[in-house]
Amino acid sequence: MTDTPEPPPRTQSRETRRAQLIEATIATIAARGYARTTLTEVAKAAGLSHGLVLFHFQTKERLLAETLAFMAEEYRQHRAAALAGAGPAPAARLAALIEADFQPAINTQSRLAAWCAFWGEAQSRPFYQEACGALDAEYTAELEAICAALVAEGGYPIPPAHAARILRLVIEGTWLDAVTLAEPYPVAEARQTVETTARLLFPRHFAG
Amino acid sequence: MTDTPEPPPRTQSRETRRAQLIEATIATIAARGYARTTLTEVAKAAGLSHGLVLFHFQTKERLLAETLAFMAEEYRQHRAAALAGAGPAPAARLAALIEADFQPAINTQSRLAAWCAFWGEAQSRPFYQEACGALDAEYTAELEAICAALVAEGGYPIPPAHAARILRLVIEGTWLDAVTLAEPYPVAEARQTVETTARLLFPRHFAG
DNA sequence: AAACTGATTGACAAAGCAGTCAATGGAGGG
DNA sequence: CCCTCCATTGACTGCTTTGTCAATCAGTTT
Repeated sequence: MTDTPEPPPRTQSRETRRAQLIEATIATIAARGYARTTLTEVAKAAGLSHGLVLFHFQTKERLLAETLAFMAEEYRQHRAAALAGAGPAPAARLAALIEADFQPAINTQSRLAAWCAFWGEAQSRPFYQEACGALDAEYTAELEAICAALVAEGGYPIPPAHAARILRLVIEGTWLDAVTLAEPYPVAEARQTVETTARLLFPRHFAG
Repeated sequence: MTDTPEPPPRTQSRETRRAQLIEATIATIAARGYARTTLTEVAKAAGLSHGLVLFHFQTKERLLAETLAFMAEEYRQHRAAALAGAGPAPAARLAALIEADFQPAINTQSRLAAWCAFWGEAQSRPFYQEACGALDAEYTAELEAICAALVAEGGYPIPPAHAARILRLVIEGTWLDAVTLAEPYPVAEARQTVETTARLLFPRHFAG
């Protein structure tokens, strides 16, 4: 009884293929960089023809825009799920948000590399703002609200907006480090760095 | 006496032209992004022919590598000058290092955009490490040494390496913000954010 | 002024790219 | 069993890009 897992059907539904091609795009950007990402390379990564990529996405630009929008939405849902299970206490909410940033579903080498590649192209192309400017703003607002609650509870002498920005920059920075550093440090250490930052900002909530 | 400033000579020395072309490359990367930077575009930005770019740099890859190496070395010298005028006290040295990061010679829109573009391509091409991996490591070491001295002086309960990393990430992060944010905040606020971070890390040295 | 050296140009070749399209093939419905 | 629909392919086009090179031009030396 050779129960070879039967190969996937040759033709797939629209949504399945689009998802597959978006994953292939993320992998290609991570492996070759944004500048050398070509339709042929994406198609090869997915084991499909390059004509099919354009059949599903019309232009290369749209493929990249939809890839970015997918990652932004994925990140948003990941955060939302983490917050939903965290209860109302602001300290617990911040801890959940931090933990979410280092879970393997989000914190993959490919995904981090793709994020950094998109950041690198952000200034020169409006499509970064179109795809996830609103979601970035939503994230910042969430974080500021939590920080404002913590500052109010703990009487900390720091503007909540500054605290939120520092946290966000340290989180994003560890992502960038994971991609650019010659000798990157492990995820656990990145997480510790962010937790240390939280402890500095809100010492009475995050005791050592 | 029409003293029109005479136009620059049609032919220039090797070093002058190379410097001019590197500046044009930075401007082009900032304006169009890494992926859409072409030799023709760089040449147009410098008012020269694209053949000349290859005459001076042989290949496009070498042009980009030398541009990155130039920026890394420029940054290193800028830091060194700031430290040289700061005296031996670690708090003064850290303050000088932070101030240096926000001076107009370094903190230009073009240069920040070019840095971010190179970071975005860093993971997929070894030339980022070749061009400035060593200088990045040197910077980290400098910062850690200063943080270690401050921790020793102030008895702060934080690993110096963590403190240095947090500072570096916040600095780099404000650079990234200046490039990627839809509504960027002014340089002065970026600087305040970093100073707030220093105050959190070393409260007895950087009083509010 | 004539010759020389090295910077500069622009025409050119070769390769790779995005995007088009007619032909193919497989799955499901009648 | 045929027909229809739509996913899929691969050949093809036109354009852009990098890199080559012979000719030219501007300073400098003799």
